[in-house]
Amino acid sequence: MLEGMRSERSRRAVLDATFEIAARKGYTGLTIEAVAASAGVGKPTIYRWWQSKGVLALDAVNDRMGQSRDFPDTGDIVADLTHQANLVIEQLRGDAGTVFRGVIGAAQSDPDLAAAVRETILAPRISKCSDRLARAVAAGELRPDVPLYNMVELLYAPIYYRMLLGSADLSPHLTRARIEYTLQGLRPRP
Amino acid sequence: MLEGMRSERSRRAVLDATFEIAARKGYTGLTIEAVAASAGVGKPTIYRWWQSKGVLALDAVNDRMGQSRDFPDTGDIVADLTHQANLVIEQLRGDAGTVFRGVIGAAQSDPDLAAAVRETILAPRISKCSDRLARAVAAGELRPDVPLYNMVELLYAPIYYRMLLGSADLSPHLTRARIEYTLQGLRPRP
Amino acid sequence: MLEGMRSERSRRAVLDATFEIAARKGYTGLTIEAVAASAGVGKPTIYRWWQSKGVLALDAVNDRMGQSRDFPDTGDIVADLTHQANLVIEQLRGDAGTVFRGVIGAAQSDPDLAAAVRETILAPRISKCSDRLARAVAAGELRPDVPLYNMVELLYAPIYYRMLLGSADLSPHLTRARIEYTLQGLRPRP
Amino acid sequence: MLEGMRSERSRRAVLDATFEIAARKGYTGLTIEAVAASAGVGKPTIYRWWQSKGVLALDAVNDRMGQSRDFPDTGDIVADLTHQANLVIEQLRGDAGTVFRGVIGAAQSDPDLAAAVRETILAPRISKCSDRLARAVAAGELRPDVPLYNMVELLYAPIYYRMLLGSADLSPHLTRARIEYTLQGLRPRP
DNA sequence: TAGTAAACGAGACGGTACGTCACGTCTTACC
DNA sequence: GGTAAGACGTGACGTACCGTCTCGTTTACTA
Repeated sequence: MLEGMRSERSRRAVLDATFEIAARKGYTGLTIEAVAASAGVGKPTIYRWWQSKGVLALDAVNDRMGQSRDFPDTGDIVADLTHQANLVIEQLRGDAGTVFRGVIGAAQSDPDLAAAVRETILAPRISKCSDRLARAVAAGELRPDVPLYNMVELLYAPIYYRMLLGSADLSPHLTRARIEYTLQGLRPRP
Repeated sequence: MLEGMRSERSRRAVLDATFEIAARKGYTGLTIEAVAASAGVGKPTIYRWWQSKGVLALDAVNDRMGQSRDFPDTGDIVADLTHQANLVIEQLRGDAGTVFRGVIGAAQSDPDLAAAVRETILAPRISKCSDRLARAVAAGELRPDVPLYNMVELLYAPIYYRMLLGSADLSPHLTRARIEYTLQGLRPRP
Repeated sequence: MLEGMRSERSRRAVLDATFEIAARKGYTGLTIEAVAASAGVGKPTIYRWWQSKGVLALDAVNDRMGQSRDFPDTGDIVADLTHQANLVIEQLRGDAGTVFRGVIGAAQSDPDLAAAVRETILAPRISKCSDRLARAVAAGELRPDVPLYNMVELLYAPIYYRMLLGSADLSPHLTRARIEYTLQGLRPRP
Repeated sequence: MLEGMRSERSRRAVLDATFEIAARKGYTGLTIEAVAASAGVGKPTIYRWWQSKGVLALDAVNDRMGQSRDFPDTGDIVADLTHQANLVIEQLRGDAGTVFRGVIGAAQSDPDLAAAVRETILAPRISKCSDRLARAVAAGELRPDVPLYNMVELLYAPIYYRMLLGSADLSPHLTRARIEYTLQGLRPRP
């Protein structure tokens, strides 16, 4: 997407319209036609740059959520993970989370979209988290025999479970306790 | 409303056709029209009994997955949970899991369907698991101060995370180790 | 339709409901389902006694319009025809005319219905008119060499033309003049 | 709205398919779906350009019947009217007449369609006929005190009556005699 | 007077067509 | 030369009625 000014203007309008419609009417109410109309853009222009409604919405989500941030490293692994987890929860509770849920939903029957979700959203964040956990392992705070990826999963899976299948809203309320339980199981054997 | 013989015949044909089409062509390829045609049933008959494609597919999934089973209780909580988790994983790897994934996907932008998923699929299974964990708490094997529902989440969230967001296929491979880590954090303080 | 009280009660309710619905919502808005619901009668009961929506509506029209009346014979053929024509026009301008128009419309692509219309509505009236014209012929007021049926047509066709194809409402306004012109052409050659 | 090449191709295919289906299966057997399928056109394309089945069929009729023709003027008013009436009868006896009957039938419960029938079919023909009659009045062949529109009605109403309500087929057999009777009543008083 | 067969109300059923929506492609006109 | 605009063929949507088919339930006649 290296095109000239015209293209860039369209790109912005399309992403903004996509996000706004998806947030307001839900992923189901998001249609290419509505985006085109709302963005003042022709449908073929959208199809030229985005393969499907799913990747379009994913692009809009990424556009809003921004890059994944580096983990803090205060030396306190529980505090650092809790802090970061709460940031994620906060983000998922907003409009971006709503749209993201829709994208994940669509990805359940669209492998290409699922791969794109993993690559553009999950992978960078998993990577950042792994880095921090690696330092904790090096510091002797966590067992060295559990693959980092599995640790990340244990920590984040409950958040996604709540978002995708939970009856109650996501809440940062018990994050710290949960992370403590989880890390308890990942500490080196005494 | 009495469901006479014809109704029951139709119901069976519709659920079977739904499951078969959803498994073969994916949730996206599942259409009411195709179900009606394949089941030899009129579309209005489907709409009469099922509110949406989502609840129809959910019904078909429930029809195939059957009732949730009681947990075994061998006295070994790790073994019992591992056994049951592997049964769940096995089920989710089959056609029922494929269709179920599609239903969960659709539920991301359909609150009614989400509620139905929780009520008909998750709640009974959570309840059975909670019962087993309660006995473990009573036996002093697990901390009494963590709500049972949270324990269940910690145990099952990674499975659903893998199914819905994971890059690799679900596999029962490391289930036991994972459950050991998790329970480690839930044991009573020494 | 020789059945007992039950049948007769249903017959009345069905004919009344049919007429009322057809008058209020137009022939297009008349459905067997609505008639059944409004008459408090099962659909099969209607299908048992009436072959189609068309003959049902025709029955309702006949029920309301009543039998054709004998022509007056004052000795003044112009006055008698004018009087009778105005009665017909009056009837066609009311609800019965509205429903009748719908029936005639349906009869355009339903030969059975067309035949029924001719037999139950037109034929008796044509017959009565022919009788009066026959007396006028016998009295030397009209040419004997024009078939009576053709005379009737010349007299009544303009009324039906107005009803079925006219832009203005039917009106008795110029009936007398029109009949005078018409009869002028049917008088014996001087 | 510009009708480009594709539009025109579709328009032709739709009108042809409409006429052909209506002629073969009757107005009742004419469905938008069948037209779309037979014309190789999408249903929305038909709904985009035609408001209803009725106006579509009317368009098809007009397409086949062509423009109304000017009346001949041989100086013999009876001959001219007879000639033209026979042309009309001939046209109404063909497929166009069959379809036209269906349209008129539908117009009985569709005021918009009725108006369209009058405007596109009847009005131009009435106008042409009126012109010829006006010349006959000017030539002293017909009474000047009868509105031309009423004269036209007297002349054509029997044809439409036969088509819409008659038991026998339309036939040009007695046209001349009928017109002579009718004009007899419209001649100037001696 | 009780028993029974019909006709009944109700309404689900397999269908057909409806008119609409959004899809993704393609063409035209403009800038 | 790329773009907005939007018509196109396609196909599924969810709805309205169709005419048929059980269902019990009256109800009026028969025994």
